[in-house]
Amino acid sequence: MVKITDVARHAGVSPSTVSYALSGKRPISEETRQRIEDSIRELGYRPHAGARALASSRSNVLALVVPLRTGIHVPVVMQFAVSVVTAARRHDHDVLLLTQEEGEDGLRRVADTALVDALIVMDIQLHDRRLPLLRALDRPSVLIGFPAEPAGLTCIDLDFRAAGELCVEHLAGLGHRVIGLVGSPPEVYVRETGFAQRVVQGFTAAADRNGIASSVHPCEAAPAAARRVAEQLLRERPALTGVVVHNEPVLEPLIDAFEALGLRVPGDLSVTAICPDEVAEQTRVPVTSIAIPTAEVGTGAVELLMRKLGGATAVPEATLLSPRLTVRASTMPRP
Amino acid sequence: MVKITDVARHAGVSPSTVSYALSGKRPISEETRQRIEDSIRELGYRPHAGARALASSRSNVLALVVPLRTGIHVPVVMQFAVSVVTAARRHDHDVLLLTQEEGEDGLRRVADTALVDALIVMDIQLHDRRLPLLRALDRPSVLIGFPAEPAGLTCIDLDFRAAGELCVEHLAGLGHRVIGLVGSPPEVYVRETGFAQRVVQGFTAAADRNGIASSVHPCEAAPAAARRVAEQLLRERPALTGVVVHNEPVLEPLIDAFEALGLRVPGDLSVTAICPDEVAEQTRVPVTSIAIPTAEVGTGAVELLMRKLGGATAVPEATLLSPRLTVRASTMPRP
DNA sequence: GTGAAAGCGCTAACAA
DNA sequence: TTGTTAGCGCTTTCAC
Repeated sequence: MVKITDVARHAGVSPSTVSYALSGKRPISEETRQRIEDSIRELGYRPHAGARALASSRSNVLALVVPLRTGIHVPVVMQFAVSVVTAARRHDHDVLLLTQEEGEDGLRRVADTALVDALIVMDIQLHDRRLPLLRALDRPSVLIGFPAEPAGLTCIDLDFRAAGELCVEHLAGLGHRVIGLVGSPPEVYVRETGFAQRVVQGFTAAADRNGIASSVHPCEAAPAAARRVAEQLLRERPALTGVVVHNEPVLEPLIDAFEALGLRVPGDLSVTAICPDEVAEQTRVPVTSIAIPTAEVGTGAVELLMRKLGGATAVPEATLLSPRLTVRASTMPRP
Repeated sequence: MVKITDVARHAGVSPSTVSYALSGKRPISEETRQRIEDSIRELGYRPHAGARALASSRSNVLALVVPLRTGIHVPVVMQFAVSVVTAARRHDHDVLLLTQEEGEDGLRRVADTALVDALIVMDIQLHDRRLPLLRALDRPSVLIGFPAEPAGLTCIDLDFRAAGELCVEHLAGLGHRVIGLVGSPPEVYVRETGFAQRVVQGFTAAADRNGIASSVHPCEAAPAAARRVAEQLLRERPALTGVVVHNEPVLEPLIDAFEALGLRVPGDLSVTAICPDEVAEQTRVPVTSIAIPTAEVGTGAVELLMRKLGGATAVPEATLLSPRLTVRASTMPRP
């Protein structure tokens, strides 16, 4: 194994000079820097990660905790993970993957053993059990999602409340007066997952504000459930002309169900969704939608973490990304 | 920070004794072991990962390279990742997440810096560019998937050839004489991804062996493509009574398309699939299917790696997991 | 069954 | 602008 002393000897400098040339933590003359770079290339030198971590007390590794539970759309989780890894690499960091299953012990373990410098935690519940630990840990963390009480934490997410509002405003602008929200599976609300509730709040508030009749319907992630919800909605609200869907797997089945019940989309019924663009684009009728900006959220989480690791003082506690609605074929003015 | 010398002092032993008590690499009297454990608990000691890695030249971290490309079913990737992490934890290892995008440099980097002890690489193509590197690396690796030339490598995967055969045998046993395979998107074959081709081989071989008329149809992962393929199949093979689907996102749209064309499933047309159980179970008509055993593959990959890290000599080069077909409502004897 | 001590390869004072 | 050197916290010989 080639080590830093080998490079130093080969380049005719001291090990510390090589180290500083690598880290840029002190000025090096152009000439020696060049010689060092040549030696590194020639010898194929790679600094030993463990030795580095030990000497600098920085592992350059971030932990990413991913959720596994039901009612969570897996591709979205994967998109977050990929954007976190990509962003971390731009800052010369790697990403250690932890499953939610490991729980608090896992967080404590990777933090206390100095395996990671910082943590990103996804799928935050309103009263998440891990919050006290994350506050107490000696390593910085960023939460993707918002708990009920975010004080003292750093959180980032799509502004789901604004997303719910924006969907309603869009339908209201088209003249719709009776609308429904088809939401996440019931267990997601029971767990008090923040984002699902916030969509409901925004949806209801905007509907009330606009004098629109509205109702909310949790829905299991199965076609049969979609059909039941569609039937129920039409039974309870015969004058329904607008629907907001916040439940990826059910979007297409729901449209199918409405059409099977004799409603054309968007002729009789306008549909908007909060879902990834790929889902909204690949339905029979492309759906007007608000995407979860996974790339921005993942990248943002890493940037926040880097600022905290850099000793930044003024890192915002809450970062809410504004929703952007993409109009597609599934919405039109009320008939 | 509590270190091993603190524990040693507190327990009245030497640091090496604490180390050996932790690793079990030499016998410790029951009495001192107890005292050491008590001290560890009392002081809240956690060994420093970097120091450990430096002294032992073992980081206890595995790299997992996940694919990002189109035509790959994301939830399956996530299942692999989770099962790898879970299995690794059982062996006291953690998992570093690498994206395919990092390519060969990424593999070299984590290996050469001793960040990881070993690697698991998913989505292996027949002529994968990374193979020479993986053979040359000084760290062991396991491939999930099979290249054209697996000699000198350790590979594990579902036996996709046998899976293709098993689907055909099932249909043949039900009396079907004209069948079609709806396969992965064309780019998957163009890339020469092994598993897709192997399904085709098994499908065709078994059909020929049974004197069954068969044809193969790649299909984009979109409902519109499913409709086109369904129409094409019926046009070319009016006597068609059996279909094998190897393309998760298209399964439900395909059944819809056949029914829209006047064929009842399974009354007029029997359908089998190679896909996750969740996909097969949640279609309108639950589909007879062969699941990709993600948990077994992920766990198996980790076990193989652990054996290699343990210096095992006789690790099999090829591990092919036998397919298991679950009969559901979508297949029945030929009308 | 246990201890002493020499590193593992790197970083970052401190010194020049 | 560069060099010297003392650790970082642990594992593992070697010795008893």
